[in-house]
Order: sequence, then C-alpha cells, then structure tokens
Amino acid sequence: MPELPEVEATRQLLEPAMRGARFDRVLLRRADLRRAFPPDFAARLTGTTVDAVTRRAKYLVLPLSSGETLVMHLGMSGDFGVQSRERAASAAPPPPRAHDHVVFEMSSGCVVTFTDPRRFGVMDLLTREALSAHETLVGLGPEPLSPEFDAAALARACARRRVPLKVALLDQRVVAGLGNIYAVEALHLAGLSPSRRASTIATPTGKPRPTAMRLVAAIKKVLTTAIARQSNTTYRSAFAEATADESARFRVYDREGEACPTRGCAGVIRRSVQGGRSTFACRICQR
DNA sequence: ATTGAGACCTGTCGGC
DNA sequence: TGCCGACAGGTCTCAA
Repeated sequence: MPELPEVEATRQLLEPAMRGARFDRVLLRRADLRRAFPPDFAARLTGTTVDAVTRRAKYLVLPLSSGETLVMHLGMSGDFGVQSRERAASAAPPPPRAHDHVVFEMSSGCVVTFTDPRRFGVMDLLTREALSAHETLVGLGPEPLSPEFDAAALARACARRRVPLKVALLDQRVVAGLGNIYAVEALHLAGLSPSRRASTIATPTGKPRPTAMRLVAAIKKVLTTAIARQSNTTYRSAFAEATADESARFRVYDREGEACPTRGCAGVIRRSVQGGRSTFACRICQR
C-alpha cells in the first residue's frame, strides 16, 4: 500500500489521535516485525507525550517528550487504524485481527492499532544521537514536494548513474518517497522511458537537461494529485480508491495491454521487469 | 562505488 | 474443489 501519498494520509490520520497525547498503554502482540522491537519498547513509550506527528519520505517520525523519537515504516502491507476508546470498551471489544501487532492506547481516548500481514514494517525508538547517526534517515534524498527537489538536484543525483532511470527513482537517496507505482506514473506523464540510463537526464557535467525538468514536474504533479485525492476520501488506500473510482485509476500502473492514455498516442501499455519490480510503460510516447 | 540478485513474510489470484 | 506458482505498493544484505 504505502508510498509517499499513502504515508502522508496515514500521518494525517494519526495526528489528531496522537499529537499532544500520552501513551497510556502499549501492547506488543509479537516480538518482531521486520526486526525485533527495540529493548523495553513499550516501557520507554508509556507515559511519554507525542510532540508532533511528522513524515520524512515513507517514514513516520514522532518526536516525544522523553527526548526520544518514534520512527515507524509501513513496509509493504502496514496500516494504522484509529478507534475511540469508548467504542473499543463498549460491548465486547472486537477480537484482534490476525495481523494486529501493536496497539497504542492514547490519553486522547484513541486506540491506535498497527496491522501488517507481511511484517515488512519497522518500529524504532531512537535517542537524539541515534537519530542523527541513522544512516538510512540521514542519507535520504530531498522530499519530492519540497523546493529543494528541482531539476538541478535530480540531475546531480542521476549524473553518472548507469542504472535504468526508473531504478534510480526508486533509490531513496535520489529522491525520498517515490515507490513503484508513482515512479511508473511519473515516467509516463513525463514521456520518458523507464529503461533509459539515469544519467541521460543530465549533461556530462551534471547539469539538468530539459528531460530532468519534465520529470521533476511530473513527479510533483503525480504525488500532489494522489495526496489531494486521498484527503478527500475516508478510506486511504490508493488501491481501494482505484477500484472504487474507475476514472481515478492510475494512468499506466497495472494496465498491461490497455491503450496508452496519452492523447493522440496509438501505443499499448507493456509490462516489463526492472530490478525485480513490475514496470508499465508505452514504447511509443515514452522515449 | 555501483549494481543485480536474493531474502524477508503472508495473502490473493489465475491457471490447470 | 484444490493445489501450485506468480505476484504484491519496500527495504536490506551480500557478492561480483
């Protein structure tokens, strides 16, 4: 489920339930997700207050009153649910679903449940020092919707990289938050082939070519549109949204064999595999 | 240093 | 109906 727009929607869901609220009780229903929980995870959280609910790339980052920071990643299948405690307490509490792994009971009266069938998600609790030394977080590229992410920045990051352009877009050090769907969508919108070398959007000296400008604009457009669409719906899954509203479906993702949606293009969407991931593209209008 | 392949998990779907 | 393989929105590690 989760690329940047889905994580941002999750952040917006969690904020009213968690910001300014204290952890009254933390339940771990198993010992690990992708990795083991940090030592004394529940005890270190209990009694602390959430100062803010922020997002960096696909990570949810919650600074706490204790000085530590709760860092969470949804992996492939992670999701949060929020319930009011009154409802949770009324009648028989609903039995935990098979993959409800973590429950936060907040002083706001909200019960926040983390579900993750594939357990690729991560929860970590970092001291200030650990946070600033966290190689993955520190090494993340620019936020794609920030002003720092422009054609010059993207060209610099792609220069001299020989990997396919789409593979480069999935590298979180190049730009932070794109995933398979939105990388595919942005490349189609920009009219760029996923398989061209990443370095072709930059000059030999690393300056942006016009293709870099088109790609940056397309990335921002695709993400902005996805965020706006999800803010308008109660249910936050892009996939559920897609099936619920046919016209809002992706332009090319999972549309193998369909006509290319580009106006005037007679192409057909083809599926290929790059870096072990499905790519969808039109060979006529994406060069 | 960069790159590709495989690993980590469970669920679902299509084909036989 | 049931079994089996392919595939799924993401990292991470290891070897070349």
